[in-house]
Amino acid sequence: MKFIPKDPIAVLQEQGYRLTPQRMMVVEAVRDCAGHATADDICTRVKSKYPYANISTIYRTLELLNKLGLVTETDLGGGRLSYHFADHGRHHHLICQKCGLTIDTADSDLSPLVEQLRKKHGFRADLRHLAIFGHCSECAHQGD
Amino acid sequence: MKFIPKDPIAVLQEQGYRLTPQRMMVVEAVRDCAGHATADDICTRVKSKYPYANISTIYRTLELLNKLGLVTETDLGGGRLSYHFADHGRHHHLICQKCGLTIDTADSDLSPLVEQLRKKHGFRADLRHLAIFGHCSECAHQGD
DNA sequence: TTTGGTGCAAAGGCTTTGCAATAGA
DNA sequence: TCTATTGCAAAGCCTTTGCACCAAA
Repeated sequence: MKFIPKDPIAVLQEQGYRLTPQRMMVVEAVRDCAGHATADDICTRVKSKYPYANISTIYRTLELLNKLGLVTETDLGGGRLSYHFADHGRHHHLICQKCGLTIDTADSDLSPLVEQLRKKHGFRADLRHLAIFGHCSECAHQGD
Repeated sequence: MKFIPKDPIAVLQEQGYRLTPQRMMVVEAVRDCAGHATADDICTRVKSKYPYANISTIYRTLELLNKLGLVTETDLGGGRLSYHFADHGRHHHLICQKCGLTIDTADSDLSPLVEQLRKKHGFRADLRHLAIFGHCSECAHQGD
């Protein structure tokens, strides 16, 4: 299934939200951080262009983008949230606990599991953004 | 495979840690909170017996029990950690987001997934204690 | 007696909120 | 103009840390 990415700027406008420079810079920053970025990562990036940018505006914008389905908010653990564009379709993350590498894995990798849980327990798993911790092949070979 | 639970009290003593009333109360509280409990849940429970109990002692004790492998620390998201006894062997939790029901599922349910991730990405998933959110069969049938 | 443990208070890291000033539409 | 949005500062949560006092062994 092909996923047609929506243009965040257009969506904001359509929905009657104001197009402020801050919002556009946040959108751009999320786009530039190809993988996952924390609010702080994004703030740093925005600040490099506009030093007055404020972390609370970043949070408010990310919350809005998330609400509009333009950005995905993921809890990668460690007490911090991480954000990325919702234009890749559904996928999950393998996170290396040693080097921090994040690998995206297709939703389909998990469907057998979802199916199994449904059959066995009648449980409808909602795996919209799952983070799986472990070690990447690099780090796994280096021992601990 | 049968898992023989270790007695936390005995382990503490063997390893040369002091057996304080606080530690014993934390062990008991974790045991009483059959499922997952946050540090605060445990603190509340301990305080009902010993009002001077302090949250930092709870954290320090949980950290110790975790280090000794007696308790499992899980990041269930939402910026808080949750703890439970490590005496059930490896298993995972299916958590109903509607009614809160927690279903334990065997480790073996996940091994195909682990195998798949290793083959495809060379990633060694560490699923010591995974929490999967969704809806139980009851709630799934009641619509949203 | 001798450390390891505890309670308290304060700090830290991330996120949210209140509010007056600002700037899109 | 009018009100959504911003920046700032402060507060909120959860967790960790420093330190003097206390108590288990």
